[in-house]
Amino acid sequence: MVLTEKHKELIERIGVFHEHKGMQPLVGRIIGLLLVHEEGEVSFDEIVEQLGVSKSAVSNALTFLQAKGRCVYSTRPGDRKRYFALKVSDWREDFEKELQNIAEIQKFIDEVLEVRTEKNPEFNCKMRDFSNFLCFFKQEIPSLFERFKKQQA
Amino acid sequence: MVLTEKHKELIERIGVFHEHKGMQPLVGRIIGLLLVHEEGEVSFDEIVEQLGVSKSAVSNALTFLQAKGRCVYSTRPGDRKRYFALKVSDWREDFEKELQNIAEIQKFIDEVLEVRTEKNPEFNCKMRDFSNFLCFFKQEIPSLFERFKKQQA
DNA sequence: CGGTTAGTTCTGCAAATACAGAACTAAAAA
DNA sequence: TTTTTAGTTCTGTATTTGCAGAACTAACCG
Repeated sequence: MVLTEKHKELIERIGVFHEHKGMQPLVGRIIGLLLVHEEGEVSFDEIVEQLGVSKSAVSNALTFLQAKGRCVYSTRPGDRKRYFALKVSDWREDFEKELQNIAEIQKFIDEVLEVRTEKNPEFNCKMRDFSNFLCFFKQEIPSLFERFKKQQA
Repeated sequence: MVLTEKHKELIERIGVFHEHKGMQPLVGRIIGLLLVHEEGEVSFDEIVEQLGVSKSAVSNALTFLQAKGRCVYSTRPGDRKRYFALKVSDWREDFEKELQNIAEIQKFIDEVLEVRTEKNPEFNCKMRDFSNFLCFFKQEIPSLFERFKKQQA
């Protein structure tokens, strides 16, 4: 597949978006390429060529993406190459994990509340309020997906 | 205020939690200290002493936290020191921003769908599905806060 | 068997990060 | 006015990161 300027520019922006989420540059760009590539499956070699980076860098980035469960490869009979693709199928799971992750802060808030004195009750009160909300939020996550399902039907 | 081992250990863990979110180490530790410190307001000097770091590092970290709107300082009559505190009051706003932020990926999904051909309709279908969910999710955010309010009363 | 293909692992380095320490600034105190 | 206080900005540096390139491995090919 031949990438237009528009494709390349979009891949770059998807790259920096993922960089901001803490991933290393090339990892984000590979996600971009796998999203934009029309077949959805891209060989190791094509990643190297399209992104103009070294084999070692691609190898490490793909190992990372597979370890994180964001990427898989398939093979074809009579062809030794590996064709990499995003696991778009798992977007519900992934999104749920992200939501749970941002609610992780509750664990710390609760620990903080345990070690705090009552010297600043106003502060403590706001923290308890936040903790309660996070608890409520976590409970609401499953029903969020259910309501989406219903709305779709 | 004198910090116990438990305090220090909790500050460190809150620090690494924030490091994983992309912040620099000291910034995370300062958030930890401001959370754990019983007065909630901590002078520049005390941050330097409690965390055992240089004034310059603290100055830069506090400038960053203030720019991000996560921290403010107040002064006291006849006292030139600045007392720094977290803006715990804004947790609703902050949390909403975080939710909006993870939904930012929709923008890219939609751009990707625009440049994609119909060569892989299955892939496109899943992406559209995800985009629809993200749209639904964004709409649901305000009602989430409302339902929490009701439940509290 | 040696040669090719497909990818991994190792080694090294350029650039970025995160901080220390010194020099500096601005305001208050003496 | 000089000195002290409180914090900022500048300069240098140890550490980490992100990647290139070479060496390596494992399977298949001729």
